[in-house]
Amino acid sequence: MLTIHTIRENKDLVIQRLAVKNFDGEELIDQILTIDGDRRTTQTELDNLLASQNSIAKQIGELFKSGKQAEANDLKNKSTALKDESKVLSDKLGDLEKQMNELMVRIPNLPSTQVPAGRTPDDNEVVYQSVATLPELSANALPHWELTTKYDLIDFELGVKLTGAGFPVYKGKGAKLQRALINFFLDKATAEGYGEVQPPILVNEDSGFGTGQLPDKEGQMYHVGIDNLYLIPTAEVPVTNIFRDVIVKSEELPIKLTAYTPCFRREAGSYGKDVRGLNRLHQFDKVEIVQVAHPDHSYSILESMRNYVASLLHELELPFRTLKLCGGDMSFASALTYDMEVYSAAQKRWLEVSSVSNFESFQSNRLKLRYREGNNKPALAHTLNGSALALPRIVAALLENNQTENGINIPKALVPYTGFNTIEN
RNA sequence: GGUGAGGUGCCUGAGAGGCCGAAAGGAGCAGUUUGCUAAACUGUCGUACGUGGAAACAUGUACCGAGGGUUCGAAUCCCUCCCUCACCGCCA
Repeated sequence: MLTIHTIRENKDLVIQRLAVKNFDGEELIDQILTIDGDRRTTQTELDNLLASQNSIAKQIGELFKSGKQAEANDLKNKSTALKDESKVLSDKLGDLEKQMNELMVRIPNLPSTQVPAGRTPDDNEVVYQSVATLPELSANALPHWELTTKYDLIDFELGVKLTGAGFPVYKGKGAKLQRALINFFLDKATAEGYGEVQPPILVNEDSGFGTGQLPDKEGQMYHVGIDNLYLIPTAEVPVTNIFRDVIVKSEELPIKLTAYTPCFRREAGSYGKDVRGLNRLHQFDKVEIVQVAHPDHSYSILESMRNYVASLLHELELPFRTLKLCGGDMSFASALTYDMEVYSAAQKRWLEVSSVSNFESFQSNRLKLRYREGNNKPALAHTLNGSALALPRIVAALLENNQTENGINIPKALVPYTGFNTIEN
């Protein structure tokens, strides 16, 4: 969330930036500022009351010591009266803080000045495309959900039996391909300087709040009620929460971490051809990269992360494009997002495989993730993350784009990891 | 799951109703000095919010796991919850 300082000191700018996300913040921000003013005067009053109570309590102590019981008792009564008064004020202050917080969390992050205006995915700006002409397959080319059956790579039906739709069972070379991709992505990330971590895939409520899944989006996560834990929708949650309530030294920045985890998404309400095969799953594998950065460097780091993800797609020889998301298509928390989409030649459509974002201090403010420069006061760090990469749609594109009459070819870069260079019957 | 112990600042660790935002030591930072793979000394050394200030800073309040309570006054007493550790049980 935004800080109250940002809102208080740059009200007009905030409203104007929010408009790029098609968010009309004027009324909300006025409400917040009104409550904030009220909150501050209430705190001043309360602090003064408490200060006099403190000083009375101190006097009483001294009076007792010197045996002046009567005077002490007078002061006691006075203090009791003040206590009632301050109780009222502190309840009021608590209410105001709560109200303010409830409004604050409804304000999205401000989009960076680079963000193009727009409402729908059609307004996203294509900033890069790896091939001039899109690959065309022969007329009898198959979509991946048929290829996985033909070559016995994935059993969707079996997954339904074991768990339900959206929980595929990978088999044989299909399973091996998963493992190969995970290792490939992790090796590449570590070579790029990301420290590998293997976090828990269940998290507590505090972590859900830290990265913003809670309180609003709990319907999108699987919840283990008996222990009140959530299955992670992305490694971003546990990895970013490593830094919750942490003050790092500025010389430790940037901090770069990578993690492979399974991810779990309920995707409530999704249906139709978009969810066919591997296009959308309830459980899938992903390697995530996360950086904690100094505010001065977060945008150059975003570019480097974007380039890094692009390099993976080049190595996998997949046609892809990079989009700079328009205001209307960006997530609530992001200040600037690049989406990477691979072209799925059999489906003849672009599939999102990565989303790389700079959250600036929006997440840090929730997390209380700060850095300290020398002996200065702590300041909010910037956080960034990106998929590098999510497996299912990569697999879909690999299978579809590389199909031949004799089988499916594995890109050279992956062969050391798979141990085979074609998938055939 | 059972039993016991315990949660204090960056760390170790004292404090057991007022003199405690909190001893002492360590780490860190700044400086002085001796000098050479370091030592000694001095100072500094939590966070948040508020008020004043352009700022440096000053000042008020809150925070000793969390939330309640008792009291004029709570790190300290009481209640609830959470967590950690140890041992036993179970177990990949």
